Amino acid sequence: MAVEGVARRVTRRRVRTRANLLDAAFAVFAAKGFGRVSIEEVCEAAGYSRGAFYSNFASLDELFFALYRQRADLIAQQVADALALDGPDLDVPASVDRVGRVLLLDRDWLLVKTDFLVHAARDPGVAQTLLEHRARLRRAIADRLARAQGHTALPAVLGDADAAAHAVVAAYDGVTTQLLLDQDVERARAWLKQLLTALLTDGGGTARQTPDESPTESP
Amino acid sequence: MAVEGVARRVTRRRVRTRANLLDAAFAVFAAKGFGRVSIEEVCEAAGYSRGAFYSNFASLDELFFALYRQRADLIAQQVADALALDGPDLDVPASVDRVGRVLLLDRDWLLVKTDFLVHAARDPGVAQTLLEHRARLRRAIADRLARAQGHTALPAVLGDADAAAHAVVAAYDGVTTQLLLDQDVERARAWLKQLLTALLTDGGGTARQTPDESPTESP
DNA sequence: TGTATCCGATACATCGATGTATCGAAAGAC
DNA sequence: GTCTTTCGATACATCGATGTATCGGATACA
Repeated sequence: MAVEGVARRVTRRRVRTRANLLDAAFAVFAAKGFGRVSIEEVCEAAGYSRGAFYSNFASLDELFFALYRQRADLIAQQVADALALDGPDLDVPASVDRVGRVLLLDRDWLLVKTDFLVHAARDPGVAQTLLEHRARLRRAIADRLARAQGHTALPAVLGDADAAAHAVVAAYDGVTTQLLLDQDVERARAWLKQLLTALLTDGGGTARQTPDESPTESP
Repeated sequence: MAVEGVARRVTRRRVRTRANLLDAAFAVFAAKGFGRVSIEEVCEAAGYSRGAFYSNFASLDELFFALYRQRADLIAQQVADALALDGPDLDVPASVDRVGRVLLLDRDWLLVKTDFLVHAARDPGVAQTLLEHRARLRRAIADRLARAQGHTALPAVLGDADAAAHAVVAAYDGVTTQLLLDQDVERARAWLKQLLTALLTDGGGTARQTPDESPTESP
């Protein structure tokens, strides 16, 4: 068992093993869903035996949690980077494009993330962690919006920058749901873009074109 | 095993048993999540033995699918009713209120629905079914919006009524995600209302007030 | 009410997953 | 290089879940 609170000299081998297990777990979770994965399967995918697993984690849940933190932090960083890219005055379409590219990059991540949501929805402690993550993301967005408040003409339809950030996240979540089902990343990006510009620009252009309607099923 | 394609005289007892199993399954799935539920648990909750289960379903998956159809149809009907309520000219705030009350009524349903989403995301066949359900819902909304197109001043920021319906569903999904985490139904309804009016009215009122920000955690 | 049919409880066989204890081998400290 | 510590493979014991086969009682129908 992975003993907590004991001073252990963390060897390189250990770090590597842990990382390998996490990577393998990501692939396996994405493919089959958390609920249908056994410890054994993760180990096999990583090329280890269960001994290695129990030496690094106490349970599948613990591994899942660690995996989520790792990847979520990564994404959060990428989003922050994408937002930091343009200058003090916000270029909405450009920012939306960049962020959209980061957030809707990898279907596997969306799958795992949704699994984790389902998990968190039934465990207040886990939910708390996820809520904090989301709050950080929202804050980054809100700050960005607020920073541009004076320069570029913006919201108005919603309340303040905070409310706008909420709306942005909601739009993202909504588009994610659809993407999980129809597998059409390009269309999802287009939708997200349209939604966000609709929300963030004050009735700007009128007849924006609609993304293709036909359900381009699972490539 | 539940034999397919064989003529069976469907007795009343059978119908009752099946219904009881479905109801119990709903409760158990909501409480623990599909991935963590065994056939035995469902039977126990329903007050039957596994014999009854296998006489009615071939697997947990099959039961889950049946359960989803049952409930989703129910909700879809309620939404249709809610939309049909006002006259030919659409009263956006009122409709939004009514629909919001139907859609964000029951946290348990949201939990099960999300479980099902996760399930569908990995099975093209199931995904198809879910996509059709969603398409029906969207069509009902789009029709409603189109029907009011002439009377009331409406969209413009998005494309046509179809695009608007897409946006409405996305908003719903987004709000659902947040609600799954913070458990605050009232706030979710307020958010949904704000998002929908922002999307459906053309820059109508400016300073709409923001729903309270403090995370009123799990009541 | 009699009887053929259906339903669901019980018992059983099996399988896969879990967690632990043990031990040889690899890695780090010196 | 040796020596100590840590890591991870293996073997084992156990448990819970699954699916099937069988049987007695309930139900429908005459």
